[in-house]
Amino acid sequence: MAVKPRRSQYEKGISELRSMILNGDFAPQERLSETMLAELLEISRTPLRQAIDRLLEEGLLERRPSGGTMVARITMQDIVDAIELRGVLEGTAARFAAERGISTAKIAEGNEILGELDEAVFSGSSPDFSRYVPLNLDFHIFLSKISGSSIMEREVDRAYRLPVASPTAFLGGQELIPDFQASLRRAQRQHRAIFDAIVLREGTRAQALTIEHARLARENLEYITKENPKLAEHVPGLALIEAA
Amino acid sequence: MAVKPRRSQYEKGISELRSMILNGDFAPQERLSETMLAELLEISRTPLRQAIDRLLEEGLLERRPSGGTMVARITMQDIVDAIELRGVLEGTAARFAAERGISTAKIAEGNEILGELDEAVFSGSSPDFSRYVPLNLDFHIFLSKISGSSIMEREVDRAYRLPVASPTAFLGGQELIPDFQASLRRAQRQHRAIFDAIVLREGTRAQALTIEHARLARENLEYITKENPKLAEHVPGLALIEAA
DNA sequence: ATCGATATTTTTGTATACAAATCTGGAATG
DNA sequence: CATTCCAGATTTGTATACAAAAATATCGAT
Repeated sequence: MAVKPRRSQYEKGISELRSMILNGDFAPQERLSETMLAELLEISRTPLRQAIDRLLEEGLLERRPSGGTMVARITMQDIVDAIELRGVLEGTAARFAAERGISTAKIAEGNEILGELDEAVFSGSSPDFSRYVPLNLDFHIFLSKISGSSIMEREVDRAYRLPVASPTAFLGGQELIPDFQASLRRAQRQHRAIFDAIVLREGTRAQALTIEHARLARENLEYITKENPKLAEHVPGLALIEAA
Repeated sequence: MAVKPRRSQYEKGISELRSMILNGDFAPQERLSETMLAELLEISRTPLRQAIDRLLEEGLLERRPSGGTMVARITMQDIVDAIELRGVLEGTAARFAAERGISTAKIAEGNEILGELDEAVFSGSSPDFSRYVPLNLDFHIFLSKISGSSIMEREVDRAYRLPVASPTAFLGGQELIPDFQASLRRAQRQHRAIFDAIVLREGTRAQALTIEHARLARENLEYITKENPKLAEHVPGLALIEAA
């Protein structure tokens, strides 16, 4: 914590404020004054305000009707919608990739990632989480990159930053692992099916599979809330949803 | 222009800078220094920087590799993609509305808008553009509102701000009118079909129709570039696309 | 003349001061 | 007792000053 920060005050503001919000450090309707936050984060108001603007964009903060900001009220429905939106955007990227076709080099690159994912998931007696998580993210980013559209690439990236919508949102704490092993195997089979559809230029199938793939996250969300609520604390941001 | 501005310097910065960019006031690779822009817009650097951040988000500005910003390089493909993205997002909103169902009050509201649109398009010997344009926007905003998802509402709204992706992008100058009369009639029939599908809870149909509806904008884009390039100056932002 | 190193200028990032807007508490009034 | 209005205190929006970083120009050596 006391490490000399190389990064800018603005970046520091974003990441620290974001994690404080996700951590539940602020009361639900609490008005967050700039002076208070600036003092708390030990930065001046100028970069702090930039950070606030950014987190407003991400949907983690909300403007209060009276002026000022507060932590956004996020409902369970919002999270479900954000996951679906992520799926729709990734699905569109996959469809674009299929319709427009991808180079043999990209096909090789995809197979490379999928091969490593196979090893992480299927080679041992149980999946190797520490290998899986970054590779999974690689695959998802790869999907947006092969869409051939810089617009889609940007928007998919944006969707990942919506609360609890990132592909890795439910893969955080080691404590989640045992419950999600089966889910991981299904996910990897879906990865292969998606890529297969893209290579075969089957756009609609690629899109549908990708949307369905995102719904695994929704299943995980429902499992946590209904079967094992105490896991919620290991999913950043899940703690601050409002009671429906 | 010399009207006493009630709005904030920040908003002034955004709208003036945006229109200057769309107007082509800056050379393609030109480095835009903050001091220069601040002087030009007669605001201080603080709100100017906010405006720059915002336009970076919108994709109208780009960070230069060496630091500083410049007008974004937008290709024809980017515009096509932005239109398609807008369609996908609106389509998802329409699907949500259909799947989740809408209230009878909302059905009445939708029929109200559609009725007025009918009058604007079909009642006279030729469509009444000045009535059509705001009503058309009303209908599109209405679509995102009945999705029942605040996330979708926000993201659709965002997509409208992408360069040349707004539903009114090609309805600007009166000069465009004669060429687009037929297109307007098709558009209005599509509006009815979309709403019909939503009321009947036919999600997939509503989505497909809405995506197809957005492609009218793409047809208009192609018509302008291929058949009548001098109309391009009446579509804000179209002038700054790069030669492919 | 070309290259490289250094000095100078510009530009951006951050802090802070100030003004305008907004909120809060309480006194005066119905 | 509730309500309105005002003074004081926050709070936000904007300008500006300053420092760090980057870009550009200058100059000397080869």
